[in-house]
Amino acid sequence: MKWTELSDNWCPVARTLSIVGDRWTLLILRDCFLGLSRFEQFIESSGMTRHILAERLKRLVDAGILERRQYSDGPKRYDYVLTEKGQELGPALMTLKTWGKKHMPVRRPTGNEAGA
Amino acid sequence: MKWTELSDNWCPVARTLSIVGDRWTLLILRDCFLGLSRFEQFIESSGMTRHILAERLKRLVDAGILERRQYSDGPKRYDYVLTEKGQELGPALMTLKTWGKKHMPVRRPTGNEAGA
DNA sequence: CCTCCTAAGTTTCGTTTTGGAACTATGGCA
DNA sequence: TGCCATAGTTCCAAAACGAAACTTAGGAGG
Repeated sequence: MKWTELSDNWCPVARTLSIVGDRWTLLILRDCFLGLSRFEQFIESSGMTRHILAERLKRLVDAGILERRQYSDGPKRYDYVLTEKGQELGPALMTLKTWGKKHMPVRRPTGNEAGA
Repeated sequence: MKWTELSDNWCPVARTLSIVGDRWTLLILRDCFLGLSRFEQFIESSGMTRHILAERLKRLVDAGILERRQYSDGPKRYDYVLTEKGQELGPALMTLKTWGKKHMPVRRPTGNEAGA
């Protein structure tokens, strides 16, 4: 069975994961909750490649989780902000954060403390 | 940056995702919370391939989230149960379920209602 | 005018992961 | 002696990923 077929699964967890359950999407959303909104910011903060970021952003916009917003009219530039629907994923990120703090101690720091 | 390097990220969300943030792992855990524990059960319930399931189970055991337990001594057979650490991912699954019920309606059923 | 700069992507190409299906191992049971 | 169940492993083609270069659209400075 292919991953994408999960979007119509009987289980709501599976349906949710069909959108946010890949390797980078939740990290983009974390960045949004930290106040980031621009392409280059996501790149720097998360460490993912432009290639993948572009594809994920498209998917999140299609899913109604992010909104693509023009923020400059000189050279047309766009950024991404959470919709209401996206905001409601906040609790999920909080549970992952709580679990991580308790069960995944840092072994060697990545020197990105100021990454937000 | 490679996915696996996230295990030492400064952000606890990223560290958590370095274990459970791939395409099938959280679905295995959902099944565990539903009471499933055997290889063939996971296969049937989730629809993933044996190949991937075997690899994910190994990773979850290494991470201390599942425990591999011998349940038969005739032909030696093993199943998998949540550890304390694994149990504590329950709240995360609940938030994903809640979000999915609200924001991801089923369009065409997969006929797996009895899957649990 | 010419060149360099920023910022959001897109393209290309080699590597890794995934999906599907067949195969293996171990012992029970008829 | 076959046949069955169950937990994996192996093989290979297809898809996704990662790194890095390239594109597009205007701004700023000389």
